Amino acid sequence: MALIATGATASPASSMASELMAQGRESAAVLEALLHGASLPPAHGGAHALAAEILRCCDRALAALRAGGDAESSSPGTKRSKPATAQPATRRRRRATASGGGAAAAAETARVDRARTSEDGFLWRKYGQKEIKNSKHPRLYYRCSYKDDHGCTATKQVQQSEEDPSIYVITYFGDHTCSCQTAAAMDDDDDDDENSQHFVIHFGSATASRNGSPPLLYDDDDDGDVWRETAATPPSSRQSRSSPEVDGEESGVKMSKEEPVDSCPAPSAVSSPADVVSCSSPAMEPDLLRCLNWDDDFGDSSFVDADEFMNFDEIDLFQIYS
DNA sequence: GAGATTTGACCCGT
DNA sequence: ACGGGTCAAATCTC
Repeated sequence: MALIATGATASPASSMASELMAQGRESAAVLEALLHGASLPPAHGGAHALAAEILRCCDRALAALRAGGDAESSSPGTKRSKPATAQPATRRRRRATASGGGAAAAAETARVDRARTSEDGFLWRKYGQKEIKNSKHPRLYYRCSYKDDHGCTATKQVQQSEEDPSIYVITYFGDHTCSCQTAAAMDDDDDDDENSQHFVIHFGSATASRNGSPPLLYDDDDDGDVWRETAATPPSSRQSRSSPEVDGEESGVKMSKEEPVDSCPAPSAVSSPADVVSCSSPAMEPDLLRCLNWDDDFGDSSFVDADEFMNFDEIDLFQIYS
């Protein structure tokens, strides 16, 4: 389907994606009926489940298309030319953990999130960036800022979505064994914990800013989406020294954006085993669509338009899957 | 000077 | 051989 313009046509992946999207559409139809049924309980239990299923289907479809995606393409980014002098032998030590306990090996426990921000309330330190073949955007590598202090093995990879650059595909590896969640995130948790107990990411009030911590509202973009407009500072001047990066090196810059906190709230907390992101405030709903960029992701799909495909107006559920 | 990011190099798996 | 993940020297900002 036209969901993703990757050029994958009639491949097994696209076939699978089609099936998934068909399934998702069925669920959406049920959901729509439910929403128009007037007597939806406040809890939206059924709607939540349906929406989650729809999102899951779509996400898997996306993943399938990506996995089987086109092989043509974009040239790898050009790198700095190799220095004339060879690096000393001391430079390298074996990548002992990379394959064994590292992100790659932990693939089966990876949790994938698609969001408009890579913010999650944890403290991350960027340790690498890599141009990925067939991908327009580099992949950013982060590990827990407390890796050294607490041996926390949590890592994450952030990459801009091909389909919608304003969406970030965030893959988490490992679990946080530290308590490095930011105070702001903690506050957010407290705010409506009752609404999101099992949620990985929860959109609470992103304005929480204790101890001078910036509000958790930024994205990880390197390529200039709307948030980047405020990035007046050079790349390296972004974060304050005393506080480790709050998820994403651009954070210190992005937060200056005047975007209303509620409009596209940042995920403020990520815990390990969950799959759903929730927005509890109905006022956020329209903006959730923007967060998801549903229109952008699926706007040119076979569905006439996003509204016809799915109406999220009454839904206060956001997405993510693992 | 400390601590963070940048980025080419290195290494491993396929 | 290639792609991707990580390392670590260089660099930057405060």
